[in-house]
Amino acid sequence: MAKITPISGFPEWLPEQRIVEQSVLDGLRRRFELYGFASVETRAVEPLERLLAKGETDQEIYVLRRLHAQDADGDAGLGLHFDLTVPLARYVEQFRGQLAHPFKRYQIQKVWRGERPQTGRYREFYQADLDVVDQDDLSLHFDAEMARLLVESVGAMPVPPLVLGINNRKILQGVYEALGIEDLAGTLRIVDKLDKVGETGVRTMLVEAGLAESVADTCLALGRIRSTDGSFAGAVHTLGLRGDLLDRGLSELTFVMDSLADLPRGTVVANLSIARGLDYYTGTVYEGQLVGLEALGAVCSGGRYDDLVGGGGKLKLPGVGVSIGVTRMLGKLLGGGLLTASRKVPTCVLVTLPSEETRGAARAVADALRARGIAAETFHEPARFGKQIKYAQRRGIPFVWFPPESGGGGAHEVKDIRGGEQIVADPATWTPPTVDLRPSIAPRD
RNA sequence: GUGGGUGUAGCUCAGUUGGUUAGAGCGCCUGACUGUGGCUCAGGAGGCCGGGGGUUCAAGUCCCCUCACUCACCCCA
Repeated sequence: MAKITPISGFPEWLPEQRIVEQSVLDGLRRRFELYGFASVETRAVEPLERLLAKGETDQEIYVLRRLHAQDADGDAGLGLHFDLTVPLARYVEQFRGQLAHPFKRYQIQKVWRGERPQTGRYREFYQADLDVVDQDDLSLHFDAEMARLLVESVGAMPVPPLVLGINNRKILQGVYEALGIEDLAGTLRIVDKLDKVGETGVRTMLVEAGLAESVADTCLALGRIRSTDGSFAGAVHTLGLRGDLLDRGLSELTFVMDSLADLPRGTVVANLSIARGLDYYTGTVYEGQLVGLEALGAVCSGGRYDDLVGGGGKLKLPGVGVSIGVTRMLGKLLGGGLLTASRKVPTCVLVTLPSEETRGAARAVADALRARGIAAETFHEPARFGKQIKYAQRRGIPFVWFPPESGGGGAHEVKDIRGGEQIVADPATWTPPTVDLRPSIAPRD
């Protein structure tokens, strides 16, 4: 075997880090289900042609190949999915007759992208997706509910506060059309870089792309607009532009912002600079960042797509969805040791093994605890208590249980090894404090 | 794919103008300590110095190539 090295972009965590990740994934799952979303898992692969159909993703797709494949031409052409939206589109079409609409599903799975990794960007990572798909028309209420769920879900995670920016593609397209811009996608792409290259940079790029300076300035003025309520609409009107598409976009975004007015002020902001690169979005778009971790980029995003599913035919299956970049959010915090679990194992109680003769009694204690949902393990060999306590201490196990002296009729005792307090206890009734039942997650220090 | 940086123990790093058998701290394992851990002390395991080639009496050290990791661009969670 060659020397073992990590593979860039394929993160692996230690048990205590995995505990954090798992608790976050569990938390998301719980919250999604509280809102009535059903779970779906799709296969890891999709036909290449389907993966290539939307967006300009090309070399970022990992292709599946058999080691001894003889006929390169005749193979199925499968690739690993790079997001969960494309698989969803396929899934909804495939099982259309068996799904009840509007179809609300969540999906927490790994996805793969073949691009060069760097901080916050991985080649294998978790996405937690939330989508609603309906037939013919999809209520705008869902656009607001998505944002609400995003804010609540991320808010419940052990990460810095989320600021969710919301925009509407129709506003951008409406303005661009009114300005006579022809290359909508190209312009969106440039404007999307506002955060990165700044206003002067974007202005230069727009002019280089063939826009008149006054037009570029208007695009910038539009991108500068943001508000924590519905007042953005007035600001757009001062640009002096009109159009059906623009009006529809403004009323949609106004509706969404009004629906979210009860959320803490500042968590949701209408931000007209948000464009989103993916070209299948047709209305609301979302993009969330963590306060203090803006350099990571978007940690959650999404939007409405009216034509992604069922494209081409008469069937219309509009959807709106968001995706939470779990690995991106956690990666920095876990890697930097900023987020840790209170212990490295699930065990709450270590039952000591004083001698070989007491093994049965020790196991009975552990069984009694497990029967009541308390994670317990017995030490594997008779050893002096110092060694057994050390075993627990190394792993962060909070309690050590001492069965009665072998042969004697003594009492059971349990010790909290953090404080050293030791009390007489009954295996059938003793219960740890709720906080100690499972590992807890906390920012360090 | 394009450009920069870095490669020595599990981790963080020393290692002189090239010069014997490559070190430290932390971590890990064992013992002192056969019914009570954290402290202390003693000991142990763990390295083809990323890989290959070259210069030299002599390379961890200098040169070339390569690979990996990493940062930025592109793109995105």
